[in-house]
Amino acid sequence: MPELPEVEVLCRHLGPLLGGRTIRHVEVRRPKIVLPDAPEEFVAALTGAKILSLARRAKYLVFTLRSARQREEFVVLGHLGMTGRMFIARRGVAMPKHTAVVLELDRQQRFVFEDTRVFGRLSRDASSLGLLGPEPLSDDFTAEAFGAALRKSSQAIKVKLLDQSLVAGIGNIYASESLFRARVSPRLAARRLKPAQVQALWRAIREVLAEAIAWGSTVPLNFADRSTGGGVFYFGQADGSAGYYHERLLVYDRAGQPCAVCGAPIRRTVQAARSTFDCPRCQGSEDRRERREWI
DNA sequence: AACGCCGCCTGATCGC
DNA sequence: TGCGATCAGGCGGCGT
Repeated sequence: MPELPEVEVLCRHLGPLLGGRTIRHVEVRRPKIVLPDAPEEFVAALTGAKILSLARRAKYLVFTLRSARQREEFVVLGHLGMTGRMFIARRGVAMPKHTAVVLELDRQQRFVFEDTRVFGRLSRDASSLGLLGPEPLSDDFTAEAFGAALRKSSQAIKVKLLDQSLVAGIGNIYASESLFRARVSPRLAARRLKPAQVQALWRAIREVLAEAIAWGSTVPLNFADRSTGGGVFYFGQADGSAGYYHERLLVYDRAGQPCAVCGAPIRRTVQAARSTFDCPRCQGSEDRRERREWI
């Protein structure tokens, strides 16, 4: 599941390859991906357009384009959803089964967006950006504002971290990882975090995300060629080779395995219909209510 | 207004 | 062996 770090790494890879390129031809194989545009509208808008730049906001990729005829700038928002992949491939190379959108470029290359579960988007509708909270790695994300927002919420902190209006870009994986690093129980009500816990969590979020980006930037891209069938480039979701990506996560998807800090078995619970992973010993002690249940 | 819950999707896995 | 049920989960939309 691509979250902020994976999208950031993807953006850094794709940006230099897409900047300045002209879109010669557009193929929409999955109309849902380009909603609310009808496929023909999307095709008409992008054909002949030049890609000016690529940026990331939260888990979104922001393509800034300049149209062929009107010479006006517009943006296309990309989201990988659960299973989306984006890469540059040579023309003639076989396309993945679930290819959703293809942008034919110059130099015999194409940009491919494939998405099995079709939760992703490549759309001219950029309204989603308006609802987003601060970028966690920017100066806009302050511990003070973070704490103030948490005090207003009775939701469990793990669930609250998934709220993109609080802080943008954290998904299910990094929510659990950040809470583990901060030694805060995922079930603690947001408003019950002590100031020291807010501070620890704020720091942990930034560290965990920054380290994931740094790590992702070092991943060799050679195995990408296999996943793109000999394509020129690889995308961002480093899940392609099993285990490779999961190795550095300390609690996510590690139910039953020993905690890296204390050795107690990591547990999996369900919050808001999503898996949560935590160490009952490292993260349980601050949650009085939970402790009482335990004893 | 904050919060809970559903629907969207398909492939992998599970139980019978 | 085969087949249906269940699970995974980001996010928009809707109801309370």
